[in-house]
Amino acid sequence: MTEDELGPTRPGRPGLVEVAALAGVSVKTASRALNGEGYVAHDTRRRVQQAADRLGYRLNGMARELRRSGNTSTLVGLVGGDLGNPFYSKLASGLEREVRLHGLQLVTVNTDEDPQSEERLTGALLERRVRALVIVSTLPGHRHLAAEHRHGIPFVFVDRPPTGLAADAVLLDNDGGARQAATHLLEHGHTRIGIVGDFSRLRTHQERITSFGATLRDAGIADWRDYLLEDAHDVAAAQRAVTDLLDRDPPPTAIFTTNNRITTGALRVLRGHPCPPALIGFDELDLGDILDVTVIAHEPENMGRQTARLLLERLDGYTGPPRWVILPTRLIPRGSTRRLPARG
Amino acid sequence: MTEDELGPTRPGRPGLVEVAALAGVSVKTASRALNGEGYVAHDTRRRVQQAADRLGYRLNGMARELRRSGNTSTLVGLVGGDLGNPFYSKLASGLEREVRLHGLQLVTVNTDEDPQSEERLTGALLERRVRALVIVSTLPGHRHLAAEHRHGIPFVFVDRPPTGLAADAVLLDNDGGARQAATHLLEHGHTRIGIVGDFSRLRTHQERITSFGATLRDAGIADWRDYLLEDAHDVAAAQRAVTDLLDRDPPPTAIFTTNNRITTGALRVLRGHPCPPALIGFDELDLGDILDVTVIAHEPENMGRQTARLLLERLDGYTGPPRWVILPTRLIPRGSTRRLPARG
DNA sequence: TTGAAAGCGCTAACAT
DNA sequence: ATGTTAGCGCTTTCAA
Repeated sequence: MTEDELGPTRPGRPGLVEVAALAGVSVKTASRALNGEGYVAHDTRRRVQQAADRLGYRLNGMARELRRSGNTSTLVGLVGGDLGNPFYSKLASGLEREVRLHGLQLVTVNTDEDPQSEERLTGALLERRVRALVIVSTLPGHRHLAAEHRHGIPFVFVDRPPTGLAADAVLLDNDGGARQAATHLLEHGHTRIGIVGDFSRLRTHQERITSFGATLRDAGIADWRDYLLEDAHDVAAAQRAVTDLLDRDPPPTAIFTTNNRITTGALRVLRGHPCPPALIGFDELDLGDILDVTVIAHEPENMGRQTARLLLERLDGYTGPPRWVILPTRLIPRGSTRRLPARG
Repeated sequence: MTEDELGPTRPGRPGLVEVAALAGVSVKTASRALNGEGYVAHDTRRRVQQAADRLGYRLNGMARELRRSGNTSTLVGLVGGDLGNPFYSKLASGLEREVRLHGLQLVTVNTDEDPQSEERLTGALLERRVRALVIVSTLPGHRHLAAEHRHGIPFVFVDRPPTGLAADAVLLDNDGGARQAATHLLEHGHTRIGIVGDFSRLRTHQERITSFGATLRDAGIADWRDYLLEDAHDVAAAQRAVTDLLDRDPPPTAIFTTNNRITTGALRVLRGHPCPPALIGFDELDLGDILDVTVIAHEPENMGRQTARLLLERLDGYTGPPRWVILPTRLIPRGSTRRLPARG
């Protein structure tokens, strides 16, 4: 009675059938017309286009891809810890730009550094048939991804290397960076150096701490672990850790923080301190130059670009052995390490 | 000859047919077993699971959703200007968390504030049948989305309101914030105040500048536009604009910057200046407290959460009129405005 | 230049 | 407890 004119017999959105019906052509012709495939009469094309506009037709990408390849989408997945952290957001930004220029879209999911979330979310992306997967992993091992990897889905691990899986990776020279930091402090005469690290299970932080400590040890500081505090994952925990260090007797004359969040926490504590220790942090800060804090810098956006490169080459058919790209770090000396090691 | 045992007649990834064949059951039984639907014999379930594991089977989410709803995915799209900007990444972070808790995934795309990109990317997400779309729009009008909107896809506009489309929005009290900023500077005795704004076509910035200017005008400063510079979209442009202002004779005694990026640029210029003007910026900065800069603050993560709320309620069936949530801003007075208006 | 039929991988509906 | 059939919306044959 009511659905005469446009007569969408089915509910929901109009599909190619409805468009074709309204235009008075076959489904395939409608498809051809809208996709600009050759051999459609001018007039037909116009009628189909009108029908589509009138109905508010929008192609269903899922159906198209299901039919076309049966198996892959134009999505690239990024599984990371916390998009709110500048490190991740810049990484994501660099990656997104590159893949976008190749017609792919980035789907970003947060794990909050929770291993279980990582497994679940990775699975969800795989089910969605992402073309490739980029992972900043918080899991200790990656054998569970072996089957997918064999099926040809490119994986690129960022910041933390894969374990038990021969996949590509983009990493930082944590060893070099930590040594630069330690050397810098030693050169300034520091010998009691506090170290505040993130989750001890994260290999990245293990490396930074190990290399930093090794450098101190080589310089004759055998008991460097006395001033080591780990598992300071958020700013508040970092503030507590730094406060703890400063309350000791004697307090450290310098502090090394292993990532941007911890450095932030340290800055908050040091800000009100009468005679603050020297400070050097891993990761550049947003306004590091103005804050005048010495850092071990690197370029997260570039990590994103490198990641995209590895990934796109795999999608282009490269089937060689896994490649690990190790990006350099750079010491930027600033005011926070110009303070001398005044006796506590 | 060769493909005997597992016998995947078709190439590519194994599907339910292959799993079912290997387990010696029907496709539907395999489906039931893997999905944990009732009424599958223990033994059958086990055999199916083994077959799936052996084959490296992974459900095809596109096919599932195509069949299940025919029309919607579990994706929520976010179209924004620049994920690398802390404002966007925090917004995205807040939004992502909320939708994730409701079983949805966020797809983020960057427009680089380019209107054409916005249209193209919005279309791509719509084709992918996102359940809802969040847009920080750089377009002047939104009528082109009317059809989709009528088809029931929830749209939430963030930071910049929709034009020509009756959709939900989460906005900031730009008027209030700008007036707070102006009043604060006036109270400190400033009368020559520089203003540096983003793209003049962005309504958000128009509002901030208009309200700021109106407040100055009401205080008797008729020629406030003399110190107005717009279209400083990136940090470099902001630095140039601020430098320009400071080179004038007489220079302004205070500067108002309309977003975080511009404030950053201003800080870089002011840092080396012998007698810097007072500074107040819209948007909180990452380490604003330590940088000691007065800001008009708000909470991007909260904007993300509010956005999620509107969106989820729509998905839950709410069909009332559009709702605009206007979030308050807060003046945080800090050192950068304690400087008095010394005569230039 | 156009159309009919088959099928991508899965699940809903209805048997058995 | 398990199997059969049909069909989601599109595109790929193949035919007219």
